[in-house]
Order: sequence, then C-alpha cells, then structure tokens
Amino acid sequence: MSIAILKTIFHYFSLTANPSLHQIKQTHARLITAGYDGDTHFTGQLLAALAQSQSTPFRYSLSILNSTQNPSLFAINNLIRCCAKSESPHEAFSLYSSMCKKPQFRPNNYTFSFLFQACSKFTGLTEGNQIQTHVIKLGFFDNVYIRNALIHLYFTSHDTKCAKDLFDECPSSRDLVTWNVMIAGYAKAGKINDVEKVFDEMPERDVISWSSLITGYMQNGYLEQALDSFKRMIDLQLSPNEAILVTVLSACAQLGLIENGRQIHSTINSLNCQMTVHIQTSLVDMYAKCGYINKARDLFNEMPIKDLSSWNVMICGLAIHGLAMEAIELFEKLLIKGLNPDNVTFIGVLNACSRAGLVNKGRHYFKLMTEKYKITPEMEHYGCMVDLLSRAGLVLDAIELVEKMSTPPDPVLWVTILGACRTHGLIQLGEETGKKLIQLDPNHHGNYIQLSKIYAKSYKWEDVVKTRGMTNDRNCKKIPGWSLIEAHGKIHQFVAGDRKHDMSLEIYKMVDRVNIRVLEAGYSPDLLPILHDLEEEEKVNAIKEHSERLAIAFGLLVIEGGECIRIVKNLRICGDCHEMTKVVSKVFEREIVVRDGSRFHHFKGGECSCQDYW
DNA sequence: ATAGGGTTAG
Repeated sequence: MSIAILKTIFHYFSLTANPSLHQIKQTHARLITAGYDGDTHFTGQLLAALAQSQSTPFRYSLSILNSTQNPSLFAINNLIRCCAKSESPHEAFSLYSSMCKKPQFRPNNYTFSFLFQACSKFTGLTEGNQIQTHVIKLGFFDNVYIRNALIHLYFTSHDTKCAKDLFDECPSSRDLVTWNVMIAGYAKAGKINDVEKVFDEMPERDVISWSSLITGYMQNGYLEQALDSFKRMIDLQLSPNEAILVTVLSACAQLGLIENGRQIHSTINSLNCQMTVHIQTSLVDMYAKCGYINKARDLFNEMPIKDLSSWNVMICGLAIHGLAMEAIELFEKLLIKGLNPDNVTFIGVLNACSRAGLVNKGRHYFKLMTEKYKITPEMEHYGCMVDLLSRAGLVLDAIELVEKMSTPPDPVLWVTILGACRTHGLIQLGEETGKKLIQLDPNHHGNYIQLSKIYAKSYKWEDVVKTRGMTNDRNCKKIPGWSLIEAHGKIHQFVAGDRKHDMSLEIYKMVDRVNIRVLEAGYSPDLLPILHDLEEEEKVNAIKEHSERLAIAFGLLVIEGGECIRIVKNLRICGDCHEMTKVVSKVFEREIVVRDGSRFHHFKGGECSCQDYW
C-alpha cells in the first residue's frame, strides 16, 4: 500500500459528509500493515475522518491517539471533537485536563470550540467556566466561534442572564450564528417575547433563523404563530428545509388542521423540496391525526424507505382511529421485517388494544415488550395498561399493576381508575381512590370533579357540594377546554359559554334548534354529573354550552351539506356530548368527526366509531 | 488540515 493511495483515501474521507466507520477501520488496518501505525500525520488524518463520521466511538478514537508518541494538536482537537459527538462528551474535559498537565501543550481556537461543544452536551457549566478562564488567558475570548459556543453553553445550562451578558458585551464579535443561538436559547427558556425581539432586530436572517423562530413558537405552545411564521416565510419566497417542514406539519397534526396541512403538502410538491423519510413520516402523521387515516395509509404504503418512526406513526395513527386489529397486524409485519420495536411502538400497540378492549392481547404485548425486548415500561405504557384493564372492568387488576410499579405512579393513573370505578358502579372503591388521589395531587381541579361525580352517583349531595367547594379553597389549576373547527381556511376556536365569536347570536340560536331536534329524537341529557343545587334549567344550559356543542352548531351553520364536520377538542369529550352528537349525526344527516384528547370519534347515522367504548 | 446554530412519532 503506497503513501499516494493512502493519501487519496483520506482525501476522499475529507470530502465525504459521513464516511462509514467500516471504511475508516479498513483504512486503519491498511495503515498498520503498511507500517504506518503510530505515524503522526496519519493519526491526525484518521481522527479527522472519525470526527466527520456519524458514529464516533470514543474508546476507538482514544486508542488511535494513544498509538502515537507525539500526537499533533490537530489529532488532539479531532479527538475532542469525536468525544463531543460521542455518547460520553464529559470525557472531553478529562482529556483536556490531562493534556494540560503536559508543559508543551498549547491549545488553540479549535480546541476550545470543540470543548465548549462537548460541555453543552453534558451541561457541564462548571467545566465550561474553568475552560473559559483559559480562553481569556490565552486571548481567544473574541473568537466568534468560541463566543457562540459559550453562549450556547450558558443557555443549555439555563443561565439565560450570562448568555445575554455575553451577547450584549461585545456587539462587534457577533455574526448570524450568534443571533440564531440567541433565538433558540430564548425559545428553550420559554421567553417567547425575547425570541420575537431578537428575530426582529437581527440584521439578516437565514433558513435556520426562521427554523429557530418556528420551533420556538412550537416549543412554547404557540402553534398558530408557528404556522403564521411559516406562511410569512413562504410569502418571502424563502425555501423551507426539512426541519421547518417537519415542525409545521407537526403543528397541523396537533391542531388537526387538515386544510393547512394539505397546503403545506402541496407547497412541498410545488417548491421541489427534497422529499425525505422524515417529511413523509410527518405527512403520514399529519393525515392520520387530522382524521384522514386512508390517506395516511396510502402515503405510508408508497414510502420507498421507512424508518422505525414511520412505522410508529402509522401504528399509533391506526390506534387513535380505533383500528386495533390493523394496528396489531402492522406491528406483526414490522416484526417479520426484522425491525426492532421501541418504546413508542409499544405505546401504539398497547393503545390499540386498550381502545378496542383487547385485554388478553394487551397483556401479551406488555409481556413481550418487557421480557423479549427488554424495554422498561414507562409511565405511558402503564397508562395504556391501566386504561385497558380498568375500562374492561378489571379495576382490581389495574390497582394491582399500579401498586407493583417500581417508580411512583403518575396521579393520572389513579384518575383512570377512579373514572372506571364510576362507570362500573364501584362506589366504595371509587371514594377511597378519589380521596387518595386528592391527597396525591391536591392542585388538580379535575380530581375533585371526578370524586364529586362518584358521590353524585350514590346521591351523597352534601359530599358533592363539599368536594366541589374544596376546589375554590385550594386554588386549583383547571385546564380550560376548547374545541376548534376549520372552515374555509380559517380556524374558529370555542371555549364553554363562549360569546366572542362574530356569529355568536346565530350560533346560540342554532344550539337551541339542535337541542329541540335532539330532544324530539329521544335524547335525554344525563344531569347527574352536574351540581344538584342548580335549577333544572341551568343544568341543561351548563351542558349545552360545552365548547364542542358551540363548534358543532357553528359547523352546521357554515359547513356545506354533504361535507363532514370536523372538530378538534383538547380534552376528552364528555359522555353526554358524545350521546348528543350521535343523535345530531342522525337527525341532521351529517357526518361529524371529533378528535378529542384521546382518540377519534366518527359519528354517522346515530352511531359512533368508538362503539361507546372510550 | 480541524469549528458553530434549528427538527419529528407517545
């Protein structure tokens, strides 16, 4: 093996974005057989190639460095870079510390840049501060790469103030990346006003500035603003990249905005954006979550390359649509393909079982997950199992499972059990569970409501009033329920008793009309869960102003006949609204699809796709 | 010869 060939190979590596570990190892072997083991120049080359590769096994890189007597600074820097990318970034600091003991060691700007990168990965602010003193002493503090990496480190260590001070301190050593780091940092810190301020003030923006702004909105729950920014960006004729498309598709999926999602889909096609596995997966997810499971399935089947997350979104999508058997079949197909399911895959499968009441299958897959695939169940897996067992009436089994857990159970698990006690008439057990739950999680409004409903079921009105009263004393957090509906490209959002909509008057007239029609058709509201001391009429009003009823009334007014009315609700639909919506679908001859906090309900001809199992 | 910032499924 001649030097010329080896040099050519390394030249090829330097031009390759992600040289394979296998090829690098082969070259390493060739170096050894050619007698260049430990050669200073080639050691540096090898480490540079490894630093550029996606897999950066730290032990291997270290052994390469140790094979040479006098490693170059170039080699050391690349080893630190390998380390920063690897699973053990903290090793970079110990490596640096041991290097500092050698008197001839003179770190340069590259060294510090990689070091701060490593510190950000393990949020080693203490280590970072030590390195910072060296940076100042050696006169590298004005280097913009180093400064940006340091600002980034302060943000990842939640020291927003220090990050901002560094940014303000030296306006001359700022570049585009500095501004982008500020946007992303403020976004992670939840300071959305600062995100917007920085974005507006920055002298120029690139695609990452936009991406940071959009994901900043997403991370802080401003989904509509994320979509607005995306539109602004498209209007400016800028090309979105994969990160942005994945993010905005996720916003559409979460909000259930199919018109918006379709528009983004056609934007992707018309802009000649490169289609990737991630984007296709996000499209499948978006269509599934917006209620178009058939479209999602078609897209999934057409995907030339699928990764595990593609399978996961499809399995989870089928599960939320109640297509349990198909979800299970797809899961079995994934196993036959030889893919290894992960924790998310099992959430989808267990969810599917739970939605369809497949108790034995659920137990089987839970066992498969822990025993064969050695996946430690997370709270979500327990959530599915508790749901599955308690809704099937096996409340005692569910309690046993929760009590056997090695980690403290999320109070939500007890909420599920409590709900099941109520539906299965286990009053005594329900009361005990409810009291325990309130002790565990005293600030959650819903817990008191659940317990009061149990009392109502056994006509203990004094306890109902007492329990409800406690919510005021204890300053409980109440998650406001909302429903949204997309009509002619616009989003309309309603909360219970909402009178802010432009068409409010007509909407409430429609609510009354709907009420009369459904009552004529034999629907009778279940008033038990509502406070007993309200006047009869007030009780009816309290239910009839639920946000989904306003959205349905609005849908009946503005969505053309023959078109499906699609509603997205953040919380779970209440039993009474569920009953009423079934009747509405029959008397108004309209298909109504409600995506609630838990799953899809497809109402048609007086029936719901969940078959009342929810 | 070596540098940085943003991303998805529960």
